[in-house]
Amino acid sequence: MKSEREIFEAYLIKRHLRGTPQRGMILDTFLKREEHITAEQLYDIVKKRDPSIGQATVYRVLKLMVEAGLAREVDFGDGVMRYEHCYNHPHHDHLVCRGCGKTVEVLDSVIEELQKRVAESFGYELTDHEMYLYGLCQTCRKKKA
Amino acid sequence: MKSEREIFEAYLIKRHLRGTPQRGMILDTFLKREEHITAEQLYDIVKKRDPSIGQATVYRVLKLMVEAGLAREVDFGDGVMRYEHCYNHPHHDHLVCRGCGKTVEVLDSVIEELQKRVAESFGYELTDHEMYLYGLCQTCRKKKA
DNA sequence: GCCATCAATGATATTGATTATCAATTATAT
DNA sequence: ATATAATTGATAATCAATATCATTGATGGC
Ligand SMILES: [Zn+2]
Ligand SMILES: [Zn+2]
Ligand SMILES: [Zn+2]
Ligand SMILES: [Zn+2]
Repeated sequence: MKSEREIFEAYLIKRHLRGTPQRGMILDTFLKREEHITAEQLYDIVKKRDPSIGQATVYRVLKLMVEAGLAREVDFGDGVMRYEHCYNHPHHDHLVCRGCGKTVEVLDSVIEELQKRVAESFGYELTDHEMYLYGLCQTCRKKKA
Repeated sequence: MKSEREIFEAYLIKRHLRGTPQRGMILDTFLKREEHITAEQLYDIVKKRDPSIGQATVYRVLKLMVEAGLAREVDFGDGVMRYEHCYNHPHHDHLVCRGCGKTVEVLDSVIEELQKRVAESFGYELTDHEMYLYGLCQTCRKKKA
C-alpha cells in the first residue's frame, strides 16, 4: 500500500510538476488533521510553521491534492468549501446538525444502490452523487426542550 | 386551495410588509416559468417588462418567496443559486447530467425513508436533506462513443 | 560552470454572486 | 396633515476563489 506522500509525488511526476518544500509542508499539515477543513483554516495552521507561505499556494496545493485523489471537496452549503481525506477514506455522505454543526460521516449501501437504479431508470449512467442529511443532534434537541 | 398569489400576500401581511407592483410582477414572472432559474436570469426577464427594476429587488423578492414557502433554493454546485417552485411541487431531488446539464426531478420513497433511519441511528432527528445525483444522460453517452 | 527554459511562489488585483447601505420615495396609521 | 415605517434602485461592500505577474528557483543540455 502506497503512502499518501508517494501518491502525491507520483502525481506530480506524471504532470511534470515539481516537489517543493511548500507543497510537502502543506500536504503534511493537511494529512495530520482528520476533520473537514477549509482552505482558510489550513492556511492559518501552515502560516504558523512558515509565515512566508502565501495563501494562494495553499489553494493551489489543495487543488493538486484533489486531482491526485488525496482530498475531496465537501460543500455544506455555507459558502465555504471544505476538504477531507480521500485516500483510504472510502466514499461516504454527511449528516450535519443544524444546531451546532456537528458532523457524522454516514454510508448506507442500500441507498447507494438505489441511487444507481434511480439514475438508470431515467437513462442516466450515475457517475457520482452528493447527499447531505441535516437534522438536530441529541444535545441540541435537549437544549431546545 | 389557495393560489400562490394569495399565499404571498398572506405572508406579506403576516410580516407587516406591503404589496407593491414590483413584488407582484417579479412573483408573476417567476411563477410563469417552470424550470429552475437563477436570480440573474429572472432579472433579465423582469427587466424586459420594466427596465426600471433593480436587481437588488429581484434578490429581495426571491428571498421573500422562499420564506413564504413558494420557492426553494437549489444548489447544483456551480456557484450560482437556482430557484424552483415549491408550492404544489412536493419534495424531490435532482439528477443532473455532467455533460449537458439536463436535469430531471426524482423521488424515491425508499431512499427518503432510509435517510430518516440513518439519521436516527446516530441520534439525529432529520429536518431536511439534499441529494444530487450526477451522471451522463443517454444523448451525452452516445456523443462520447 | 553557463545559459536557456520552464515551473513555483507570494503579493496583489480581479472576479462574480450575493448583501449591505443609503438617500429618496411611497404607503400607512394616527 | 403629520409622523412613522417600509420600499426602491443605485451603489458600495463582502468574501471565497481565481487570475496575473514579476521574481525566484530548479532542471537539463552544453
Ligand atoms: Zn447539535
Ligand atoms: Zn466526510
Ligand atoms: Zn446530457
Ligand atoms: Zn427541482
